[in-house]
Amino acid sequence: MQSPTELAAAYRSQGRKLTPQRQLLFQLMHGNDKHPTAEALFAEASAQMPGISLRTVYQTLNELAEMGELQFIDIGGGATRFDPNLDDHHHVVCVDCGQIRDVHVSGTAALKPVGIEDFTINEVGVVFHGVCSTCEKSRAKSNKTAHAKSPAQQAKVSK
Amino acid sequence: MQSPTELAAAYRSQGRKLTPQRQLLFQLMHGNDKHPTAEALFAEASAQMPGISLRTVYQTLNELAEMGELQFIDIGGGATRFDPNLDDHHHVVCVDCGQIRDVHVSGTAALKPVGIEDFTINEVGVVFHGVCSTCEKSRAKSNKTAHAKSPAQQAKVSK
DNA sequence: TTTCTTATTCGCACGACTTGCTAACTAGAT
DNA sequence: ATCTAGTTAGCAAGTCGTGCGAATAAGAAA
Repeated sequence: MQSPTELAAAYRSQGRKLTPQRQLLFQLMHGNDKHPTAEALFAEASAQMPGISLRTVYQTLNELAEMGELQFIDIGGGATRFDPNLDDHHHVVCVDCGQIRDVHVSGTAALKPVGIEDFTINEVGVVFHGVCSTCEKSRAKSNKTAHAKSPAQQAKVSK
Repeated sequence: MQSPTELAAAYRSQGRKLTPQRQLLFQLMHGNDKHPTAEALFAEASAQMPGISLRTVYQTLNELAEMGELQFIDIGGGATRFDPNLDDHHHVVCVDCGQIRDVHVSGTAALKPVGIEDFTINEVGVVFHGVCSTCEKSRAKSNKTAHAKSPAQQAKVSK
């Protein structure tokens, strides 16, 4: 995603208006590598701009996606997450806490799909599923059997 | 996923009961490579067993997933899809019609994630996004500009 | 600066998907 | 045949996201 200043110009050049709400969201998303949900972003935005609407957050995120400034990430777990990182990259998901981390992957060019000659492939996504070091530690402490996950931590396996 | 007969045994050995609803769903899922949604499966099931509940379909799918007999697939687009294929495989999605196809991929072992030394990786998922031959044809016929997609065909890009 | 046009915001209703709850029911053991 | 625990059906409710329309404000024009 471009910087807030660049986005401001891009917006105006498209006949879109530059509102305080949008400017705030530009700031909050720029360089954000947390892959927030709309709700999470709304919470952050509300802290700085009480009264901002969740509806506006969704709307702005959709605009930015349309403009190619960010991506949707759907890896299960309910809400769509947003990623302003436009580099060629992929994701790792902690199946315990649900955090998503950007990761650069080498070797994707060597991937060979078999049996889909009738498809024109445009894009390849790789998702690693694992456990982050923090969760690994808490696993060691607690009982070694599968421990209960809070609903917020639930992550459906996507492949 | 195991055969309906094997599942019957597995269920009983776990103290679960073998109901007609479950048996029907076992049949419908076994060898099913359509990656159906719960609703789609419910529709099929209803044809053979009028009165079966959508709730029961969800419940049985969740059980099978718990037992490791099938996987959830979340690639955006709203509903979760189910995959009884336990082989090591991946998926291709047509961004036009939304169909999902199983695909075997060679070269996944050579994938090298960079910068996630603190993760213990258990699993890697690869998703190819492209256009199937059928949709490619209809694209050629119709106007070459982006054509409208029906809501059912919408597919969010996941990466 | 004031006026005007049009994009935008907000908030509620609604839709899609999924799960919680529970009374009635039934598979399978005794 | 009886009993009991696991199941089912179905509706309510929860979550996530969008449609809609009235009120509002950005930015252009006078």
